[in-house]
Amino acid sequence: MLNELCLPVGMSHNDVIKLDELIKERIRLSKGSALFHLGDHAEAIYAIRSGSIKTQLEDATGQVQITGFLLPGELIGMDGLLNYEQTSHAIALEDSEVCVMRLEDMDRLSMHMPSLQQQFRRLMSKEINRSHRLVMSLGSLRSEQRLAAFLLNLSHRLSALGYSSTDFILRMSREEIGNYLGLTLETVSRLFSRFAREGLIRIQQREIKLLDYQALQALSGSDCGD
Amino acid sequence: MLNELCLPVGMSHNDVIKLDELIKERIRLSKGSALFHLGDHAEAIYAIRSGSIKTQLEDATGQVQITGFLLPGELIGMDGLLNYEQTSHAIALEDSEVCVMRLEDMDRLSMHMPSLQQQFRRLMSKEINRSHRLVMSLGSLRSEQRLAAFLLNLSHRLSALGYSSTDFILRMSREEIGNYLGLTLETVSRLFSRFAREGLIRIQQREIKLLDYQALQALSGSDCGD
DNA sequence: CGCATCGTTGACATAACTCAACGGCTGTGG
DNA sequence: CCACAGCCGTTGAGTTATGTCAACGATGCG
Repeated sequence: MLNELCLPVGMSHNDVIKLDELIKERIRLSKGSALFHLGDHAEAIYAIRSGSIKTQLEDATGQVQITGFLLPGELIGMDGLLNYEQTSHAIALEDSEVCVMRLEDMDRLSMHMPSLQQQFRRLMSKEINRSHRLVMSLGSLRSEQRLAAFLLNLSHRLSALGYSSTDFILRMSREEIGNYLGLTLETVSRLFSRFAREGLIRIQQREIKLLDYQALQALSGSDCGD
Repeated sequence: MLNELCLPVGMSHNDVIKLDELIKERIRLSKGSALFHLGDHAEAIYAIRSGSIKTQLEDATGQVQITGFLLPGELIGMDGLLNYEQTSHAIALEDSEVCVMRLEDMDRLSMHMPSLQQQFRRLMSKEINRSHRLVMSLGSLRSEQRLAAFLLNLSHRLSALGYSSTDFILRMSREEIGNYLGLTLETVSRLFSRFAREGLIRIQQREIKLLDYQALQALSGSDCGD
């Protein structure tokens, strides 16, 4: 059952071994299906083993806001721990697999392993930082800067997983990118076209190639996030 | 040294007693001074005892994004736990006092008290949710909705502290409100004027009175957050 | 192979920004 | 305690980035 792909990128091997003890179950998700919905009882957090998953809030009026596109090694469900009730939906962007880490197992294990809870505290802090950077992007950047930063951020994370940092597939639609970045799908589409015209990227449907990394960094404000 | 005002609102009395053991030190901050700066070593988190504090990110270009206005009972510094280095600035909006909770004390105590770490996990989850709601506000709402939601959120939190939910003082400038909401100070000023003209609020400088709570809720999309 | 979804592009509308001028607090130092 | 300076807030006029509506083309799923 143990598998390094379940583990948050950047963990020491020591911590990996501890976390592996937590993972007793995996869940397969087909494209478009939900790992959990808003309101579900939250009794575990999930590490993506393969695939990709979006998380989205939904308010009383049905308005949706995507808060993240998660890749292998990243964790989902930490926003549900406040009242052990999910506050967002988690939906697979492609066929995916996640590892389940039950809270009760975590609590039991961390009693004897202080480093586990410290590690988990760091991961929750990371999630807070991720969200804060998104706030900064939405609050302070113009559309072209947001999209450039988004592409660089994806590139960075895929690269850390051993994939190409310049050639990858966007697993989400223009509408989903727009929702995430606080833009309309038309604006996203136009920006992709413009970036391509200006030689920054090449794009064909969801296949993207970053041609001028530096120019994208300059555009985004050199803040590629993580 | 023990004081209930240091404690996150909504905690059980039992947990309060535990947390009180953590608080060995308090810090007084005069208006405009910083509790910590970006890059500072993070070895504690802080609970506001009195006053109010803003937290803000700052990117390489000096661009600032305010991510929160914190009130008594609320916690600061959870975003710095990733690498034990602050990722934001925390600046007092008025003369304030905070309680210091050292990480090493927390780790020591929580070893014998599983409920402490569970409690802390919940508080970090709450911070993630807070940030997610801000993302939703910035990504999905129009300016008038953002400001209405902001006022209702403040009202809600002040009310939980025992203050009036309809009459209060804005401790932050128009510019700070605008920065937080992804708007310019002029837009904020115009919206206040318009809300007043329409009978939703009365405002004189930083003194505000909410006259039509329901209309504000309808405007904001009934999402007053927390 | 056909239909539904997704993506592109254009024309137009508008919410929010920018720049500018001015008035009123507030707090400080003489 | 008063006068002044600097900041803060308001308001207006004009601009612009981004949204809206609409038509069409491309993909890929069933």
